[in-house]
Amino acid sequence: MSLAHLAGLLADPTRAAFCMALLDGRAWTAGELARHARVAPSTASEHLSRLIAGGLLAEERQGRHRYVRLAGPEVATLIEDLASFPTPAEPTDRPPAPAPGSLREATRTSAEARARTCYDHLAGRLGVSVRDAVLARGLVTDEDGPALTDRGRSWLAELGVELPPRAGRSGGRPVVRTCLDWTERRSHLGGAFGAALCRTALDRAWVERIGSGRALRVTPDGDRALRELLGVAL
Amino acid sequence: MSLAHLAGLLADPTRAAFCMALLDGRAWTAGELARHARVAPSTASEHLSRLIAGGLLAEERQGRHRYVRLAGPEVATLIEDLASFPTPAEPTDRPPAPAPGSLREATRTSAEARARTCYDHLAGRLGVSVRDAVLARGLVTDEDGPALTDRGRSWLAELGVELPPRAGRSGGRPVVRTCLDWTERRSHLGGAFGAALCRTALDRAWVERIGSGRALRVTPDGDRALRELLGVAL
DNA sequence: GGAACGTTTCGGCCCCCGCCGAACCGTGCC
DNA sequence: GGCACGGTTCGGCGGGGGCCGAAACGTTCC
Repeated sequence: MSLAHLAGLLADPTRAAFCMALLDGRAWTAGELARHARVAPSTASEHLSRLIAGGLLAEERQGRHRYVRLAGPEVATLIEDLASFPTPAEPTDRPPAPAPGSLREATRTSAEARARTCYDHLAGRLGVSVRDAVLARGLVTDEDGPALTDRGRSWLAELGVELPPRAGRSGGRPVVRTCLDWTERRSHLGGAFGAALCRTALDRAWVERIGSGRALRVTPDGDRALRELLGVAL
Repeated sequence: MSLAHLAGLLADPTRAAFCMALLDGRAWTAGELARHARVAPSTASEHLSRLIAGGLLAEERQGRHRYVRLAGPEVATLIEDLASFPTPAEPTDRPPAPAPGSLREATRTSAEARARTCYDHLAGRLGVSVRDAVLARGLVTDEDGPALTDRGRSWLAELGVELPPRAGRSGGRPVVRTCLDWTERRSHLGGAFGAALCRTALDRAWVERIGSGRALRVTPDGDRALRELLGVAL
């Protein structure tokens, strides 16, 4: 009953494009999404209303703007799971159509391949490098599904980073989650731990947003921090 | 691109009903599914072809029958995740419409509420009781997501049950997974461990299928085994 | 061989839904 | 106040897709 309804919300190419865009974890305005998906503002407005009514998106009105974002991490993982489902034709999904002849598009996607956010954690080559590093250093294990080790916990504490109180508790957000990376076709880290790392990196200006998309640039400070804390050299 | 396509497969009420029915983990014939969803055989046939082409279902032809089943555990968890997504209107999904005036339907659903399979593991009151028991006995912890303890591993070994070799390894099936139970609105156990328990229970005739659905009956042997091994009394 | 049955293919119907443009509303800026 | 702009509502259009029945195909059983 409800399965079909929920899937129906994601079954439209335009609404799906909205959700994929919102996977960067930030709030977009209705107009931005409309231009992104190349539909009229009126069309976008209707789609947004349906996605909000369905509980997938949350809205926040500010003046004459309507900001929307994914309703929560569960929605993000749901969409990631669906988007990373292997299609029989091609083994894994590829980034949005290269739009022949668009240089701007090409540089954007190459920047995103280097480093970007995936909802609220790090992805791209940066993301998988970080995952390799925390695994190699024993901060996270990947025995029966990924888990934060005691060593990882003290590492976080030294860093002065705290996980949200309900993380890992039943009903709360998982501490560590692996998330398939579209560009790298390998895993990077999500969950409360991945989100905390990403938030810290942004707070301490180790990485910064490039423009308004999900692409990131690693700052000189960040380069140093990554090298010292995790032995990551990009 | 692929998100919309995949979601589109599940967005149709009839196809969704097929998938929900197939969550019992067994193979159904095209005709059975058609009757179950109350559509013409021709309609069902077309739907099945699309679901198979999309990689959600696997088929097996035998004589004049076409058996279909879910393509794998990933598909089952995907559908479970979608189906258990809380709708804003009603907090959680309820079992299929009670079909007013159908006694047969009513007894079937009450039997399913007692004990049933959920893809390839145990659900219903039996399922959540088993989960409570293995948690209470320390066979499984639920700290950072559910995990099998060493004690749980030796318990399995004593029982003579083995997990598939790739279980828990990266890329393999998770050892333990919690799965929201529709009737109980609490969690029961899935993953390789949950599947192994269910398979063992069926192999050793602790439970048996009632008719052709997902409902189970606990046998006297099963009652004894559950009591001795887990302290579960129903 | 013939009948019954499960399944598939095809044609046609109809409804749903995504799209747009035009008009309208509210906010913010000058 | 007047204008620009983001967003919304509404009417209308068009296409896609789900549904069925009829007919055909293949298997099984007698």
